[in-house]
Amino acid sequence: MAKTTSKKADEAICSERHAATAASIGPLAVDDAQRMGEFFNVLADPTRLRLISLLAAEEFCVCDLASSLGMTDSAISHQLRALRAARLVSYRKEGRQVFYRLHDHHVLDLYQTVREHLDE
Amino acid sequence: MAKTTSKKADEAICSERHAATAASIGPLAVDDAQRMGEFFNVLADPTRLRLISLLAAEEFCVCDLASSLGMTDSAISHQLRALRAARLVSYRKEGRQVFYRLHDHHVLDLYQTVREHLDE
DNA sequence: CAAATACATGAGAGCATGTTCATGTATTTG
DNA sequence: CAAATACATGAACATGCTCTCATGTATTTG
Repeated sequence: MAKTTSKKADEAICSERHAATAASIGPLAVDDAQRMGEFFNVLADPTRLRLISLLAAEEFCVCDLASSLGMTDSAISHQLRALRAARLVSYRKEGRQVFYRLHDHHVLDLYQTVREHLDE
Repeated sequence: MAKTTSKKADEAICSERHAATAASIGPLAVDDAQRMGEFFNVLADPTRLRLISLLAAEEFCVCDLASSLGMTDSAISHQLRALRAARLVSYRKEGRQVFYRLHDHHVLDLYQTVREHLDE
């Protein structure tokens, strides 16, 4: 470990010029980073991404989403809860079914950008 | 639990029409979903997002990144490893320092799209 | 009204992840 | 060459997450 001058965080010696610049611009605030991280985390799960890929085409009820993915209603319902909390999906009740759909275009934008990156 | 006709995954009864449609289009393959999920997961951490926010402006060495975020060299180095593995950053060696920079424009595209979403 | 259906949710098991600590490698300096 | 610097990495602990299981609620049906 770089046991240098300080305890708190290996205070830099290498190039304080850059450190100063960084300090003046400042990194993303911890709170904002936390919030943004939580959002990306919702997209960091295979099941939720597969749900999004289905909902990209049309709306579906929980039951069909579950059978399409070969998973239990319960597991899907839990994941839809996360997608709802992140405002990535909306829903509509019809009788005893609940139909889910993508909330806006942002999701697909992200989806597309990442596909590009992974296909390089 | 919805103990219905099947064991494997609560096979749908509600609307097999939709289920059939979903099956024909088909969700994102599990492998692809896994890979995409792993990528999003790299962006799901506050520290890595703060690193990206710093590198958005200019390149920095590990030491300065660490002191800017008030964290140890070690922690930052571990996180840079994850960013490297996801091909989100590139690096350049100069003497005993290693300068990191963003690899391409995709990262900032994602960053921007998510900010829009969170600011609504 | 009772049974069945469609979905939601709390608790817990099993697994993954970020940080710290200790150590290792490469480069520079005295 | 020896010491110091800048960074990388393995192990381990603490934390968080996804799924299963059990149960609860709302709506429809017989």
